[in-house]
Amino acid sequence: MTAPASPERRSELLNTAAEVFAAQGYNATTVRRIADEVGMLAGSLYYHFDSKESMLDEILSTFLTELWDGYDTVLAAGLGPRETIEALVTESFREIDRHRAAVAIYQKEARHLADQPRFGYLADSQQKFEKAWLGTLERGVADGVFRADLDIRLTYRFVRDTVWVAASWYRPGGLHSPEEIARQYLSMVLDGIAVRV
Amino acid sequence: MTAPASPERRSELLNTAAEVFAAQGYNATTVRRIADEVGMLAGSLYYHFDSKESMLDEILSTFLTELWDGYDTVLAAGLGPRETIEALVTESFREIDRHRAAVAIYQKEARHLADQPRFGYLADSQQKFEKAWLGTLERGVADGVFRADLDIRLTYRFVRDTVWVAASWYRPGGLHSPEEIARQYLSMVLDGIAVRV
Amino acid sequence: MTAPASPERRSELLNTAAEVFAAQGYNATTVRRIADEVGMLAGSLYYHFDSKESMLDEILSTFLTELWDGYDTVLAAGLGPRETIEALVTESFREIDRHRAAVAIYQKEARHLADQPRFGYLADSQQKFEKAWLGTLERGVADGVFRADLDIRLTYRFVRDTVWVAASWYRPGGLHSPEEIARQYLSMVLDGIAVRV
Amino acid sequence: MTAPASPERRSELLNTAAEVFAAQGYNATTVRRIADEVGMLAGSLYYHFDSKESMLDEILSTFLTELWDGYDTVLAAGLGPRETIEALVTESFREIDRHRAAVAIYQKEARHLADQPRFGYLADSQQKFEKAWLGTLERGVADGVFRADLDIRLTYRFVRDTVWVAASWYRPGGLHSPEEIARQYLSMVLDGIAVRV
DNA sequence: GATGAATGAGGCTTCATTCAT
DNA sequence: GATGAATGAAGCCTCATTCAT
Repeated sequence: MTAPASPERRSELLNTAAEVFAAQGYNATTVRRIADEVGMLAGSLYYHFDSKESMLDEILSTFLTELWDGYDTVLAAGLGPRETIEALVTESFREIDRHRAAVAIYQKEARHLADQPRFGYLADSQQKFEKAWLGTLERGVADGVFRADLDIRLTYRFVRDTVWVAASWYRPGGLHSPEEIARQYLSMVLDGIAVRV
Repeated sequence: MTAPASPERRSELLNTAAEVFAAQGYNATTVRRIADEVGMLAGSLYYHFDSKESMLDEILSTFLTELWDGYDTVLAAGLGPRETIEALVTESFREIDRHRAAVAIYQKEARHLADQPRFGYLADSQQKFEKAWLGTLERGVADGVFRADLDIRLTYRFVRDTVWVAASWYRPGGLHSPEEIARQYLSMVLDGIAVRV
Repeated sequence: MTAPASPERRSELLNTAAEVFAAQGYNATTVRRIADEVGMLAGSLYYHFDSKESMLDEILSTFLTELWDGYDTVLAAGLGPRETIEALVTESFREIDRHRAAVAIYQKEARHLADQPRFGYLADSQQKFEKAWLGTLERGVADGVFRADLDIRLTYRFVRDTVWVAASWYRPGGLHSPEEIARQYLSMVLDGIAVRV
Repeated sequence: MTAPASPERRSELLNTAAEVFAAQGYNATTVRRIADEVGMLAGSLYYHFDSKESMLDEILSTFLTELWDGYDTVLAAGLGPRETIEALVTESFREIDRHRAAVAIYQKEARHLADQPRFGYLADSQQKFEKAWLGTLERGVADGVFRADLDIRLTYRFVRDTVWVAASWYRPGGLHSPEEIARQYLSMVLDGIAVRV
């Protein structure tokens, strides 16, 4: 167990760690690299964290907690399927804006981490995630607002991936705000990129 | 120096290596793990390959060579923008079908590998790739077949990601053939998932 | 899991490790020190053993296995209490002769190791040990061959410790053979060091 | 340099330290563990002591000083050999009663500590110790009160070990007083555990 | 007297790689 | 073609110790 160091310092260190994990991959990142980046010695990190893995854990769980705060609010709002998708996509881009590094890490590492008991919550989250999106899409098909001629699981993956891969190129403070990017993505996903005839 | 081992054995070993790299990540994969999988000792792999890195290199370059064979044929065919996109997407899903592991590795590792001189061809390929797709999209906007109200670079990333992330869940021999998946993806990308009113 | 390296080499390495553990204490012994002693690099030990702890484990369990081989033979022989004690003491000094280092380690480390699940067999062995010795002593008191005016548990500890601490000064190949030492110890334990009046 | 802390606090801290050293071994004990036990942070101990080693030093030297106070009084009393042995044994059990932890530490660590200059007094003490006990035993053999048919050095080790290992199981405040334990031990050592025929 | 944060040395372990057989 | 044994560099982590506050 680690001492209850000042929360600001912890965040600072975690942000740096997340940035490096996202850039180089968790395994390829050395503890020393993180320490260099924050200007301390590798061993000193262990005053603040139990292990490299616990940093990763805290980065991912913090992100997921915030994500689900947002998602749950959306899902509880009683919107129609199309509006729900729109709200979820917008919320997702906001999370990418705020937790870009965490999202990137999540995408690279989630699959193999989920096997470890410590990261079991990743698998749980993935299930909840699928339920929320897939359910909304199914409701939309039933309501006649989404196309019924497409394989629904394929559609699910399409929409899901479409949004989250954006974390791999998104840079906060770029040309477009998260909301603007969400608007364009939604327009593409919902209406396609082809001109209507 | 690598001895003149039989090409079939090489392929076999590389396939195994690719599978493990894809599942666990390149850095997290030990040479011993690959050796276990093929039923030999770690040291014995060095009869066939110079290094772990050279296995990765061969996996990625083989894949890219084949990919560009297919792409170049498409690009040389003189098709219209929409037909070109359709052909590229279909070709891409065929490559995913044939080189699933390589594609997954590519997506996880390309970014940080591209910095190393040995993997400079990854950056080259990425540029060629962007030129081909972005050019086709621009031609399509000019021709009035693709929407002009969207940020073209955003569209490019959208289409690109939409196709390649599929490698993360695609399993050869599944329900849908690559061509069928391509058809559905194209339908979504081009026309959207919303019902037209 | 470690490769099934040649048993001779293993024994050689374990003997050296035991010697150093006995001399400096397990915790105070560095893996490098052991490696130096056998003329290899620290990391190379891991080709033969999983960990420093697994060396300790193998040293102790090998010793205990042999010890109980001998003890069980004695206990199954159906001797009277006094003869049983004599045989156990003699057997013990033979074990000290053969496994001096292991015995010394056992005495220094057993108490706190027994808490760890991996070394649970130490606690088991201690119980069997107590049962064998204490039982024999009790039988002897009942039979009237051992004094009844002494606290029996105190007697047990007296005899037990008296024998095993010898490992701390015993050097194989010294003046006295194990059997000769056993004879003298037995004479002291049974008849005392005072001249009879 | 150590500040002039209150002597009571020092003792308190040293007692705790001794207890932990005895239970886990000196090397395996972390300064932090001791600090936890006394309810402060690891760094804070350095207000009271120069180093971990100086705690050990103070524990052992305090114990040895007291031990020799008692021993010297006994040795100066001009008793006969048998009475001297009886008095030394009794005094030893009193020391075990008062300094159980220190005695346990002494037994586990003395051998390898004695090499370091700082702990040279351990070797000195051991020599004085041997001289006192061995001398008394030799006097007893010469006087005809101790058996002459035993190897005298073996007898010395036998008596010495027999007493001091008791520290490994002795718990102050147990069933028997130190004096009672001494009486029983003496009875066994002097007269043996066998019934006389 | 004590805390919080850090240092720096060193420990255990992993792993790509080599090479004699 | 493959094995067994080893190297050497590097990685994660621990811990005694220091010091400004």
